[in-house]
Amino acid sequence: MARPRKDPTTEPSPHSQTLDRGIRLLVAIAEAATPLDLNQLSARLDVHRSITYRLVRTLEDHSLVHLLADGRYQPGLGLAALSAGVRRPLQSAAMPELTRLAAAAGATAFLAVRQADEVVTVASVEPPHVAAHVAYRPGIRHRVDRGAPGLAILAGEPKRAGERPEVGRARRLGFASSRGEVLPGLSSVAAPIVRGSGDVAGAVALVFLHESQDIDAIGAMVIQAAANIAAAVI
Amino acid sequence: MARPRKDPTTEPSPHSQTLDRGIRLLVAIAEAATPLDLNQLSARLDVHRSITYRLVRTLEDHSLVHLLADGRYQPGLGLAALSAGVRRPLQSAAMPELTRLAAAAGATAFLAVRQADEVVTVASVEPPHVAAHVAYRPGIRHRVDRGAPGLAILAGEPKRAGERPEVGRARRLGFASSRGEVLPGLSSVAAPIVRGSGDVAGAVALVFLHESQDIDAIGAMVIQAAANIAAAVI
DNA sequence: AAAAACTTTCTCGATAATAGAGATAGGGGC
DNA sequence: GCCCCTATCTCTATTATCGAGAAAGTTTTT
Repeated sequence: MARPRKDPTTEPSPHSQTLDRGIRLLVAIAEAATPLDLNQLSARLDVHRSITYRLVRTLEDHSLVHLLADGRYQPGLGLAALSAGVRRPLQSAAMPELTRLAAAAGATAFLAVRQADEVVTVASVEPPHVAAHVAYRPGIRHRVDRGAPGLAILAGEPKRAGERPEVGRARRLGFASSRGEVLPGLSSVAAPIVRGSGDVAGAVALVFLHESQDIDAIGAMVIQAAANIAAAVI
Repeated sequence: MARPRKDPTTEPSPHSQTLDRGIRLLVAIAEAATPLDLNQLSARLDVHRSITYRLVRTLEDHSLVHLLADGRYQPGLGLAALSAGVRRPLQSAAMPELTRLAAAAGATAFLAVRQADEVVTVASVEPPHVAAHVAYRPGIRHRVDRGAPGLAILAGEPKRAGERPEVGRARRLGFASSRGEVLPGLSSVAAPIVRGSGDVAGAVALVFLHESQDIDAIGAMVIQAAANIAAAVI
């Protein structure tokens, strides 16, 4: 084979083309609203059918994708094992509280953690018995200084220069709120999860449509949930 | 429509070496009890450090793994997004019930589904405030004719010749139980989740140490949880 | 303080793995 | 029957990958 081409314009990070394509294939299957067949997957990756075929078979060998009888592919059960290791103590502590919070508020509750300058949603629970609720799925990420969860996390940390005034306000109130900063039409309320050691493990939040919400009452609920989670984290 | 695969038993599946190694690397990082460094990962995969390096950097580009400051790798937050798509309706319906069941029984509750001739655990909830509980993590898989969850799933399906007598018993009682069939020293009790259409979506189960359990009472709890989940699944 | 031992990251030639086109086989619709 | 669609397989040229090793930097030992 050839030696890797040296191109200063491309990214400096060592890059495995085959693995990269395989991951993009896996992501495409995992995020698709409906199962996709080989042609659709090839088109999305912009690679030849033969390549897609070989890659998808390899994913299948590891149970990461599952082949339906009609030839379409859907996420496989092996994925459940992979994600079990992510932030396990925090997630275990949070899931019961998220469930309770979603039921009490009648809105989608989620757990977000910081990663560098971004905030990533790692778990969400949708409310039971509510006709229309907001689907807010894990994996959504946005800048830490946008949206209620990010503001809550910043508010849980020591004060620093240049922070938005909303952070100071969140620090006083104990919770942060935002309207349409991440997704248009959606509001959220969040409180930081602060460990005994003082560092911020993440934030618990609620999302709902703008109208008709008593922000203060919801804020109190979110603060309580965050306190319960913090107490349960080992 | 499609040409059938040659022979499901023999496994001449088209294989991408690079993707296979990358997946094994990801699994190794995800399943490790503690973060591993490059040398440890290379040893586990039995490949050269340079290869491991290139692969792990590619995984990192996709946020599937995260590089700690000390040079060790842990599961990345991107994994949360991947697994969100797995059996979402069922998982959403099951999580609140699993939480309730684990708390009520004081034991680890989990959700298992069938995949071909195997049963795979896709979600688990550990009981709160219990000193010693069984950690039963998603991803565990075993043959469908072994262990309570598998027996429960078989019992939810139409009777067939050659099935173990335990299946018929489970069908009469409404729940299955087993002792040490999957993991030595552990017992489990499970009930099938049967949809309105009659097909079996999976099984809900409890695991605990052998001693001192009122199987019938626990069976009733598991049956109730399974019914609630079935009612909540869309 | 110097040296040894250990990292992570990068370079580069040989080669085996992949890329990609095309062939083959099977199913469904007409 | 026929046509068109599909997944699966075969094959060769190409090239991305392999893997040894070196460079540069850190920590530990002496």
